Amino acid sequence: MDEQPRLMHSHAGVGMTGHPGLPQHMQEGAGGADGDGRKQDIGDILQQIMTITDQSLDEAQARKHALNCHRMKPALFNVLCEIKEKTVLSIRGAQEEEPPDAQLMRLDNMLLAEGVSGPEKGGGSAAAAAAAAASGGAGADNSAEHSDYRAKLSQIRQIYHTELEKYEQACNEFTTHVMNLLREQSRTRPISPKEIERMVSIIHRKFSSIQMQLKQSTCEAVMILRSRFLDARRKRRNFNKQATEILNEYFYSHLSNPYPSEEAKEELAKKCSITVSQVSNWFGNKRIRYKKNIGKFQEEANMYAAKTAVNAANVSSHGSQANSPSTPNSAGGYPSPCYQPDRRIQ
DNA sequence: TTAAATGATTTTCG
DNA sequence: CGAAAATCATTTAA
Repeated sequence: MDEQPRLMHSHAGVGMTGHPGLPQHMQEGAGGADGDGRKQDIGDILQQIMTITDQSLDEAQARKHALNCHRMKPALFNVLCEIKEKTVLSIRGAQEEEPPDAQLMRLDNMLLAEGVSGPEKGGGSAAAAAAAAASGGAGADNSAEHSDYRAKLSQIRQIYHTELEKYEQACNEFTTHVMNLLREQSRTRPISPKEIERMVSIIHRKFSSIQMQLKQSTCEAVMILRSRFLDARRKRRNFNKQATEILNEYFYSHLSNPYPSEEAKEELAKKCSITVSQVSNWFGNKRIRYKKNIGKFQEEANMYAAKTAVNAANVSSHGSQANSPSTPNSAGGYPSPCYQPDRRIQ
């Protein structure tokens, strides 16, 4: 047991001054005391240890092999393994449990919803689909923005995927490397498969925490993109003249009950090249604003009433009677269908 | 530059 | 949930 300090010493000596210093050291330390033979032994052993560093890898390998072939090896190794098994079992309890990690799930869900991690291309997010629908007919105006948005999004997606793949690959490489190493070592060192498994899971955890950072920053990027582009919905554009005409026509011709059914909304949306929810918005705004100041809308009401009347006349009589339809607009003295302000809108 | 108009969003209510 | 009401943010007309 008393070799220990000397071993340390010699190691330190080796580290600093190299082999040449060793013999003197030995002699000095083992100077003038009891069993000379024993000291000699120790000296030999140390000598051997020191020379190992000079040996080639082949020699080391051979030595290892020799060790492996030692007749006591299997028995000792089994004992070691047994002991190890017992101690490892006691350690085991603390670890293991793997929480699904709410944060990671949140990030995953968001990436999926944003169409970053989901299936390639296709419709992308629901928002994008809705936007596409909105700009489907006459949407040359905002489709530029959307293509820009989508380009940026796919850029993010591409970066995300390549990075993810890189991580995946690195993780696999590292894992196999470690596993090979452990397997190799398990011949000279008791390593249970469970231990390897644990090591692998540790590695995976590490890598997935790195992946989480990637996901986090991707989410942030998408959020920024959203706030810059999608939130520009708020940067609205007025509906075109034709669309407002159609909407107003419907509104004033159903003034007693200006609540278009779902089907009616869909039809209006199609006619106006806007979405159903935009139709709903429009009617919501119109109803409240009409109710709030009926006087202000009187003229408009008259105008549209006249218009629909004329249209009806046109359709029914097929233009055979009078040629007046060409002047519907001034709307001054047309038989205004006296709007009872408080019909249905409370 | 300002006020009105207007589409969208948020909050409240049945 | 859908509509009313309040509010926001932008566009347009003055």
